[in-house]
Amino acid sequence: MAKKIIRIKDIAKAAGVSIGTVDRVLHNRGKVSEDALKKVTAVLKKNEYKPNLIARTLGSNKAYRLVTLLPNPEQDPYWAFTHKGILQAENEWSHYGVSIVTCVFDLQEKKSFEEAAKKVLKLKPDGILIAPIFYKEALPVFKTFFDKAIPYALFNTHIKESNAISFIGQDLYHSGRVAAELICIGQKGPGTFSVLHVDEDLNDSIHLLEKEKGFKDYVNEFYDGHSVIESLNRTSSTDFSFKKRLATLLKKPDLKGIFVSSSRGTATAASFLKSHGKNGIRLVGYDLLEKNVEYLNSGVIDFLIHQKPQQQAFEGISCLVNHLIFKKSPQPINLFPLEVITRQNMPSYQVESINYHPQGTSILN
Amino acid sequence: MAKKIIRIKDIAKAAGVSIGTVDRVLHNRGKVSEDALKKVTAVLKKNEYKPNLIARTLGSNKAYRLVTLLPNPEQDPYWAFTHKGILQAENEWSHYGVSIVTCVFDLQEKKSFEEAAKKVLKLKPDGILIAPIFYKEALPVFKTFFDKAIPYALFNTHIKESNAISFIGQDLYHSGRVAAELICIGQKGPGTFSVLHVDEDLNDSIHLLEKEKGFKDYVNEFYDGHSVIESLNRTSSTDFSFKKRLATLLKKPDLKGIFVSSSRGTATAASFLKSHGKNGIRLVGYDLLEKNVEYLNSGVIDFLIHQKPQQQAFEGISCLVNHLIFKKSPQPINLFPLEVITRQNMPSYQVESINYHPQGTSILN
DNA sequence: ACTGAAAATGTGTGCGCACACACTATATTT
DNA sequence: AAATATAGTGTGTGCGCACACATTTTCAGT
Repeated sequence: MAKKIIRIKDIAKAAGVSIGTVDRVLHNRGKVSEDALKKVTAVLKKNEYKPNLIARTLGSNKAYRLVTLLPNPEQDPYWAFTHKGILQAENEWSHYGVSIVTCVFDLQEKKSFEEAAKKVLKLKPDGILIAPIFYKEALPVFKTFFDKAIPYALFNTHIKESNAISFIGQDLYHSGRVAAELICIGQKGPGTFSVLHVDEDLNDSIHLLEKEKGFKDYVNEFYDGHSVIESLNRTSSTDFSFKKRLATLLKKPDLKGIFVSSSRGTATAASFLKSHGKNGIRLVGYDLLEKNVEYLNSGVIDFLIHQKPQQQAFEGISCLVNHLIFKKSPQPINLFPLEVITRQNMPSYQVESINYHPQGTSILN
Repeated sequence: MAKKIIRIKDIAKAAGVSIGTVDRVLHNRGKVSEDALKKVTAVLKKNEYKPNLIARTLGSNKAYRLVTLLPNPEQDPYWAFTHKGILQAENEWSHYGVSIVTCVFDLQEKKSFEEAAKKVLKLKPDGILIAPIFYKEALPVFKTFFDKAIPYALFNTHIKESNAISFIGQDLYHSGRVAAELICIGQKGPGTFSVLHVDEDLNDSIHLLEKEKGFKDYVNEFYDGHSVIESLNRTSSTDFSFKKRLATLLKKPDLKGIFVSSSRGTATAASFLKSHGKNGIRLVGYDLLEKNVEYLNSGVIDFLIHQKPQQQAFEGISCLVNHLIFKKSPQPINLFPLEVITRQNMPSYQVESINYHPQGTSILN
C-alpha cells in the first residue's frame, strides 16, 4: 500500500478550514486566528506534510539569475572543466527559470578579481557562486554580498568567516595526505620527497599550503625510513632559478617521489621528469586534464587525484538552486571524495565524464 | 537575455492549429491530416520544443509500481547497501507516484531465485530491477518479462542477451586489472599472486572469473619479474580444505599479494592474513563494509575497490523511472568508475555516503 | 443533394501550489 | 445607527501538460 501523499487540500479538510488558511499558516503570512492556527498546526504535525516541490515551481515562473565569479576558463584547463559543469547546471535547471551569467577573472591578477566582483554586483544576481582565490580581496566582496542579502556559495577555497551558505570542495589537508600515501606505497630506505608548486603565488594560495602540510605530515608519520621533504616553488613560467633547483633535486639518488600541488603544474612536472628519466621516481598530481592523462598512460605520472571540477561546479549551482527555489538549506560544507586515478581505472572515469549524471537530484524531499 | 521556453501553446499558435493537434503530433496518436502534420513538424523543427517534464508529471497522478529482484540484504552487507539505495530511490521518486516492492532471493539457492521471480510477476510491476546472479535460471525469467512487455534493468551482472533496457554495474575485467595494478605497485622480483574467491559457486559466477581474468592479464603484462598466479576457491564456510590450501599459500616466501574477488570474502581473507602475519603481503578487496574499513585502517587491507552498491541501486531505479515516467531512453550500459579506496582517502568517502546525493538528477535534460 | 459515419480538429478539465483578490464578521469611529 | 476599518477567511486563477470529450469537417454511399 503506497501511503498517500498529503496535500494542502487534505490538511485544510482535516483542520476544517480553507486552503487559503493553510497556505497562510505554512508560509506564516499572518492574518490567521489563534484558533485556526492551532487546528492547522495540529493536523500538520500529525501528517508530516511535504509540499510538492514540483507543483510549487510550476505557477511561479520567476526568473532566477545566478552569477559565477570564477577564474577564466580559457586560462586553465581545470577551470575549463568547472565552466563545463556550470553550463551543464544551467541546462539542467533552465526548466526552473534559472539562467547563469559567468563573470571571470585572471588567476594572476587580484585587480581583475575585484573588477569582476563589481560586475557581478551590477548584474543584481539572485545567487552567486564564487571561488575566493584571493583571500584578502575576497573579504570585502563577501561583505557587500552579505549586506545586499544575496546568497553565495563558496567554491574550491574555503573561507570560514565568509558567511557563505555552503562550501563545495575537497579536504585539502587530506588530499596532501593521500598524495603522500600513494608516493610511499612499497617504498623504503632513506628517501627524499618533494612538493612542487607551479605557477602559483604562494602568498595567496593557502589551499596549496594545506596540501603541502598534509603531505609532510603523512610522510613524517608513516614513511618507513629517514625522509627529507623539499618544497619547490615556480613563481612563473619565466622563473629560471626553478629549473636549476629542480635539476638539482632530480639528481638526488634517493628521490622517491614528487607531489605536484595543482592540476596545472602536473603536466609541467611530468615533462621535466620525462626528459630527466623517470628512474622509479613516483609522480602524483591532480585531475584528468588531457596532458595528464597522456602522461599517466605513458607511465610518467603514477597517480592523479581527481578533484572533479565539473561535478563540483554542478553541485555548486545546484546548491544555490536548492536554496533559492526549493528553500532547502544546503549542507554548510560539501566535501567531495578524494578519488585516486591510476592507469587502470582511468578509462572508467572517462566514460563517466561523458555520461555524466550530475549529482543533486535530491532536491526533492 | 534568457531565451524563452517554447510551450505546446506556442507551437500551436505558430503552426496555426490547436493545442490538441500539436499534442497528437507530439505523441503521434494519429488522427492528424497530412497538412496539419507538416505544419506542426515544421514549427517543431525550427523551435526545438522541449516538453516541460515537470508539468507533464503533474496531471497524470499515475501510480508506478517498481519491483526489485535482488539477493537478500540480510544475508550480505553488500546487498544491504544496495537495499539502502533502493529505499533512497523510493524516497526520491515517491513524488512521482513511484512505489517500490522488494523481492529477495537467497544467494545460494537457485530455486529461491525462481520463486522470487514468480512473485515479481504476480505483483504486475511496471518496471523491474533484477540482479541476474544465476545465468541459466535468469534467461527464462527475462523471456517472461519481455513477453509481458515489462521493462527491466540489469544490476550487477551483465547478460548481453537479456534484452534489458539498461545495465548498471562495473567493468569487471578492468576491476581485476585495477586490483592487480594496486598489488604490483612498487614490487619486483619473482612473485606469487593469488586470487581468492570466497563462498561463491564459481559455476554461476562468471562475473568473478571476469575479475580473475583481468587480474591475471595485468600481472602477466606488467609485473616486473617472474610471476605465478594461484586461484583459490572456498566453496562454503565449511570448506576445510580451503584453510589448508590457504595456509600453504601464505607460507610461500615470495607471496606478494592477494586479491579477493568479492566484498563478502574480503574481511575473511583479512582475518586469515592478520593471524598469519602480514609480512608485506598486499591485500586488495572490495567495498566499504564495516569490517573492511576496520582492516583497512589497521593496515591489514591495503586497498579496497569501491563498487558503490548504494549509488548503483539508486541509479538502477532512476533508470527505470526515466524510462517509464520521463520517456527518456536510458544508456544501455551504465558503468560506474572503479574507485580506489586507501586508508587516507577513505574518510572522504564515508562523509559522502552520509550526505549522499544520489546521481541522476539529469532526468531533466 | 442528403444522410451518417469517420476523420480531423478544438475545447475543457485537473494535477498541487502560490498568490491575488473577494468576501465575511467583528470592532471602531463618526 | 450608519459608515468604515480591520482581522480573519475563502475563492479563483494560472503554471504546462495529458487526456477525455465536444465539435467541426470531409467524404462515401445512397
